[in-house]
Amino acid sequence: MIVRVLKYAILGLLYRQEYSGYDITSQFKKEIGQFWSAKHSQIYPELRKLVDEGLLHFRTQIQGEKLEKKMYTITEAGRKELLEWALSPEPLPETEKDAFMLKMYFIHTLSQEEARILFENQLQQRQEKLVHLKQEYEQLIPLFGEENTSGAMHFDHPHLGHYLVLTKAIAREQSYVEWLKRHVHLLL
Amino acid sequence: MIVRVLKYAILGLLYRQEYSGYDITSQFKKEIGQFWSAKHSQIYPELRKLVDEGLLHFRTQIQGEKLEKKMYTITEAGRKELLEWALSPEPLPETEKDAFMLKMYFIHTLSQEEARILFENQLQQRQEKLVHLKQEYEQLIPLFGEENTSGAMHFDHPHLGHYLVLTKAIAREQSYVEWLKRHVHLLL
DNA sequence: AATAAACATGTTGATATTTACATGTTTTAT
DNA sequence: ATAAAACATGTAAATATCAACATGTTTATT
Repeated sequence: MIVRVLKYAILGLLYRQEYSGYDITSQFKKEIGQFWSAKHSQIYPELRKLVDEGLLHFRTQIQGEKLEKKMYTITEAGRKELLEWALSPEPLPETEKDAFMLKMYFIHTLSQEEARILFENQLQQRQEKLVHLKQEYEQLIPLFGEENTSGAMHFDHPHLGHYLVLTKAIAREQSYVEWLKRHVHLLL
Repeated sequence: MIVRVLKYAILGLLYRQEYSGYDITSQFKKEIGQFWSAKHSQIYPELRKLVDEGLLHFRTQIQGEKLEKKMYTITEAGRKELLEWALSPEPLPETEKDAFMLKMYFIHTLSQEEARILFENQLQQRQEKLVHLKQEYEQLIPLFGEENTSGAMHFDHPHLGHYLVLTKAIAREQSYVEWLKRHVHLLL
């Protein structure tokens, strides 16, 4: 059950529009970067591989005077493989790596004060991230459509994917913050 | 900021007791496996490396008639490096990879029914996992000490690390299940 | 006009991780 | 007694990922 996820991440991004390698790199710095990302040094070789496999093709476009950029498009074969992957039930990962929780497992190596400082630092970082995510959400409400109006979120909404990853990222950080707050008393 | 997390995971496991490579592999299949793990093919070379670096040493023990196993112990240098890592504030990862959420970002590639099936499958798997984690927790209450008794959880409790990772794993799955339940109506 | 930031595409080397290959012993259940 | 499961340790090959190297263009700011 070997799954080249980056392959499908790229195919998925190209499902609706043409992108350059640079554009794909940029996309991974936006909302989907909460759940998948890759550096450009991994993306460019993968794009070449996908072209070789007949899942993508590209046209070279001139930006300005002479800057050549390659605009990639998904092929029919690419759409077919993307759909096959998207449809397949996603098994739960056995491990969701989290180095902070690894430190918590080894909390007995620290003094109570050292542990408290580490813990409160994580709480602050997670709270700040949560604030940013909520601000992003607030800014996107006009795009998503407010509740109880004709613009409310629904299956065919063009930004459903965006809405789902943003609400999920908020839920993840909210849960993290609540867990941290519920257990900080153990270190006081 | 290169951090060999497996190195510290192994040092941390050996902080309180001697383990063989096989034992370490087994530990990663238990509670800490929710947040960090590695295969034996990665562990054995890492153990050799840590011995070479003077952070571990081992003695060969005979199991039964002739089965040789290597029991590893952390050295003073190992403890020093472990503590240094454990103390250092843990930055948030930019990306917490989740292939299911990547599929959700590309939900527009599926029909509503296909999306619903995928979504409900994930909900079921997450619910089952949550039940298992809660059962584990219930079984461990005697070990943790029930609330409002002299055995309640506190900083010096010998199983605080275990308690923290288990409650965190439960919080993570609970949050996942709640998010799934809150959004399944979009696919009905 | 100069400069910084953003745009744009690659490669190389080092690590990290997984799957498969490879072998043998000990314990438990039938 | 036998077979299966668990114990035990390694290596090899492939893939995934990241940091650093390498180069050049275009756009926005000052």
